[in-house]
Amino acid sequence: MTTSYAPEGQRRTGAGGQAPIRLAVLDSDTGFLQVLGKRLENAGWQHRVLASPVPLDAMVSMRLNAVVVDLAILGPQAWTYLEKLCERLPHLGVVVCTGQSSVAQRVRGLRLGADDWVTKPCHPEELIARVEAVVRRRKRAEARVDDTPVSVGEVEIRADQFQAFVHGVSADLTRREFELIQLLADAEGQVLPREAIYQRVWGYAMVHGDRSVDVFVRKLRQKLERVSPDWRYIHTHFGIGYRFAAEPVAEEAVPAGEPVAAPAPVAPPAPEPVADEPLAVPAGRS
Amino acid sequence: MTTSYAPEGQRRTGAGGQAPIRLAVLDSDTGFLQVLGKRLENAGWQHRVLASPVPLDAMVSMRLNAVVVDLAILGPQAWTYLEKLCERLPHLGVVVCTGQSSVAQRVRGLRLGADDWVTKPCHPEELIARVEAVVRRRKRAEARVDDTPVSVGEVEIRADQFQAFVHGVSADLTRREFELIQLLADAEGQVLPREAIYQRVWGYAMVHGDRSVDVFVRKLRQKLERVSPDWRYIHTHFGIGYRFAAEPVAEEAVPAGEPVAAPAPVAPPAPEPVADEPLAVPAGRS
DNA sequence: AGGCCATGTGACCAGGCTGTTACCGCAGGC
DNA sequence: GCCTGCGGTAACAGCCTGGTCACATGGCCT
Repeated sequence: MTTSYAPEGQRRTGAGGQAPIRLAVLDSDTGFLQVLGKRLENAGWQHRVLASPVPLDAMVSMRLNAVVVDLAILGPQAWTYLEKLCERLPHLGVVVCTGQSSVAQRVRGLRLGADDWVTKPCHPEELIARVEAVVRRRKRAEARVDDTPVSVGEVEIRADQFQAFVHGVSADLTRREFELIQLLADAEGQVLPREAIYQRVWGYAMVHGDRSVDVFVRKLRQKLERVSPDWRYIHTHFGIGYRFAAEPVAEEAVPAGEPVAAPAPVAPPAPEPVADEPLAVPAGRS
Repeated sequence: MTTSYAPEGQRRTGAGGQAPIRLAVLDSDTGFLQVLGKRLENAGWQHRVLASPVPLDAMVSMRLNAVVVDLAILGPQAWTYLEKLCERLPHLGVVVCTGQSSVAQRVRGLRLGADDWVTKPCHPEELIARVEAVVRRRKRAEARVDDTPVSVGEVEIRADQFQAFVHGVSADLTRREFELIQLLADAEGQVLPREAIYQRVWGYAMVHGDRSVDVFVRKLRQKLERVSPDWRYIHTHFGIGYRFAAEPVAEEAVPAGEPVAAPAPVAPPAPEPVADEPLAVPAGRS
């Protein structure tokens, strides 16, 4: 039983990448599986091959987007299994991919809840396109709350609000500013070149000399500092671009500590307004 | 051009009564059409035959569930037309039913947004089953008609009445206005982009520059203010769209006699009745 | 040390976005 | 056929945002 699931890591939706499709293939035709598997790899889909019918409960726990099934491996229970599957997992895209069949059989399969029926032999690319079509349709209709808030330091980025918050207080970002922070926060810890930032936020290539990114970084820093004065989030990398990471404001007076990222968002000490000489205390200047 | 449309009655919500599928067939193969038409009659579907490509706007106004299209009659614009169609009417089920084709063509069609691709000659029953599968997919996700009244602030939205009320007083919303407030209230607290609102209330993609959403928001605001003057419900998010949330009017300059509650912004799910005379509808300007 | 270039910062203005009103076509009811 | 009310478009006004400019600051290289 081969598996190629990636950890359910930080995968959000929006400006960057679509979450990959999670697909299960119920089939035992090794040649077919091999060719198909290769294409699925290329497409970046997470897929799993199952050589025999799997209990429905197991299917549920796989959290699939779609399944490709050859009725042949289901044995005499094929129709029943198909029906239960569609009934139990209404969100699942079901594509039957099986050998020769009659019109009546195909109609029956579709009526039971299958979304598509492909006759073998078939071209893997077409099969993939059909699965894609099924999933696309399903997602479009769903289009629901797939917005999981992302938190970095004190800042919480809520895609459903198009806004960033600190302790529930809005940072009052404009649309562009939000797109920028979203991009940066999604790549937390990575240094993003200016050109890449521009490309993904503005949508087209940056012309040499354009300072828009810098200006918006400044606006963002300003607004973030207003709501979260004891942390620095956007760090400049000279000649390259910017990196997003929550780092407490610390002057060089704390030599024992860790210079970089404090993963545990420890509540910083009370913001002590600095008089004139920033030496010992984290400055909470404004 | 044969037509068998029934009046656009209020057939939605109907407990039990399944609305018939509205289908358009773009084809000119008379034999095929005849056989298919007969089966569609039997199935009780509303269908219309179009022998040549129809402007997209016309398609929009037909309020279809699905369309069966033979690429052959679209001429050289076939791919473009298909793409635009899928783009403009994302909820429309699109089944290509055409003659011999290559894998590459089928993949292209599916990638452009088609939901299924059937090769002629085909059995009409299978075609119908496939259209059904496509439409089923769409409706399943959409079929979330909960008639449970939703309350936000002073406003109660009753799906079974297609109306919103405040202290039992109707806001006198029109159908569109109701659909808008229902959508907004269902997503209470979330910021909904204009495009998404248009998509879900009007049923097709918004063209750039369309101000319908704005105008209807204004009409809604006006009617809501008439029946619930001390609350603001629809909040604009510049460059994005709107958010529905009950927030008390923060009056500060006119302390005549109504000390409005603290400016505490959020009053999320607390249907706190406001202290003033219900029943008496303030005379609004007309 | 000095110069050059990259970046930070504040101000500013045109264009775009939204609120608002008026108007028109159409469909349904009488 | 007339009338009313609804949906949708156009037009205008005002405000906000985005992006540029000019200048200040600071790092890197010779």
